[in-house]
Amino acid sequence: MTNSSKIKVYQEVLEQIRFYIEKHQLSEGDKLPSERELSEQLNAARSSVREALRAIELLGLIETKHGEGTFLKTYRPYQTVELLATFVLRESTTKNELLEVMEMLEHQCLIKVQEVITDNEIDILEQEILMHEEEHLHTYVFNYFFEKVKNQLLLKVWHLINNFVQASHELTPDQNYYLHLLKLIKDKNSVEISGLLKDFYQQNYVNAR
Amino acid sequence: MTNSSKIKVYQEVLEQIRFYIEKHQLSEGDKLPSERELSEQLNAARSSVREALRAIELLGLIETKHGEGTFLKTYRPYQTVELLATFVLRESTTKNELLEVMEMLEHQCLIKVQEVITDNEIDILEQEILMHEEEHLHTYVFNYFFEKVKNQLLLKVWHLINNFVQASHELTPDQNYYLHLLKLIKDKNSVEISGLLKDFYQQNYVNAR
DNA sequence: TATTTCGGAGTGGTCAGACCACTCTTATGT
DNA sequence: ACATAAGAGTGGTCTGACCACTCCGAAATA
Repeated sequence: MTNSSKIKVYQEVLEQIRFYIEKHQLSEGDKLPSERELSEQLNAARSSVREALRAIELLGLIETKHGEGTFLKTYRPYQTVELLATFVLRESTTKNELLEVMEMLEHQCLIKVQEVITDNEIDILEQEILMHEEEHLHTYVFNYFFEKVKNQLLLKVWHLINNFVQASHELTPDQNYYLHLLKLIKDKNSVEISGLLKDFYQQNYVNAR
Repeated sequence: MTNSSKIKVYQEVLEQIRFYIEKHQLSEGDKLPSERELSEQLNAARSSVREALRAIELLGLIETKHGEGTFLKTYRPYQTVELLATFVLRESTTKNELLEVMEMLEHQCLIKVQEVITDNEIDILEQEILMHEEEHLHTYVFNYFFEKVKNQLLLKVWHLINNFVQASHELTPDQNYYLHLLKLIKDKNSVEISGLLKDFYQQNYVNAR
């Protein structure tokens, strides 16, 4: 009855493409069927297939090569980010939700990373931080941490959220923050790590009402 | 010269739509020009305009009402997250990673929920659990918790992971586990909550190596 | 006069088919 | 053996058609 009950063809196509990828265990660089082939197999007009493909192309999930075909791509959100940034309005609740989840992910990451990271690695990272420009420092440091934790899924979820956060409102990075964090990790001081993180995020939450 | 130098029509349309929104200071709920109108004004085929619109619709930036028009929408990243996640998860899906992230999400959820849930609500939920069949109990209970926390994004992420977990290897539900959990929440005993959760997941992790 | 009904105008949803531009393979000719 | 040209396959774009839905106002009705 309601509008939500009707699924558009291009959405169905999207679903089927996902199915196809799953079924054939495709991964980065693999080729998808041609637009005409998909059109025929899914019993949809080519224009509908294209609507679906263009949509996930914009998301950065596939790559299209004129005269060759459509290929799966490693997810790189950069193209989306700029677009989103223009549209993303200062919705305080959304921002806070993003930050809240982000804080949570990073908190867990820090707790886990302190158990596996070596003093030597911390020293090296410290040097990197001092050399690095402030730009993208947050992404750089936590990317390192998340990789150390060796949970790809966790890393990817964080990447996803982080990109949205960076797009909507830059976290203010500060070398000292990360250096302080490193020291606490070295001391395996979980309690203060939690405190420091909490303080940092407290500054960034948007005060609603 | 390279492939990147060529901008597709639908991308140009996208740019122009952004322009239009900026120029006319549109915000949530405002109406965009019709597809035919855009097509004419931008000198592009309607199908190209549609490719652009479908793409940003998938991103969740606009909403389309059959017979009425296309409207700007408050941006909520959730729909994208779901789609992206399917593609992202394609690569890393070991059970333990899933469970680890799941445990983490639920842990944070429980910590937060104990601060906002009332004794009365706990009692009601307890009744529900006793009546409920064991099937889907896990999903039911935590869905309730996550909604109480009032973070839609968190809920969505958990839903996603949960679906994968349920699909790949059923968590063994046990009424007593949830009743125990409820008691600890009522007592606001964070430490034991963490312990209980940890024990529960410990049983489910697959022993590697 | 007040109310209901109906149909047209505008809009999104979908399709079919055409043609162009590009890439790669292969057959052809030197 | 090599260079070249032709063809097949693919994405990029356009045109035009028809359907389904929403809305609103004019006409028919009470």
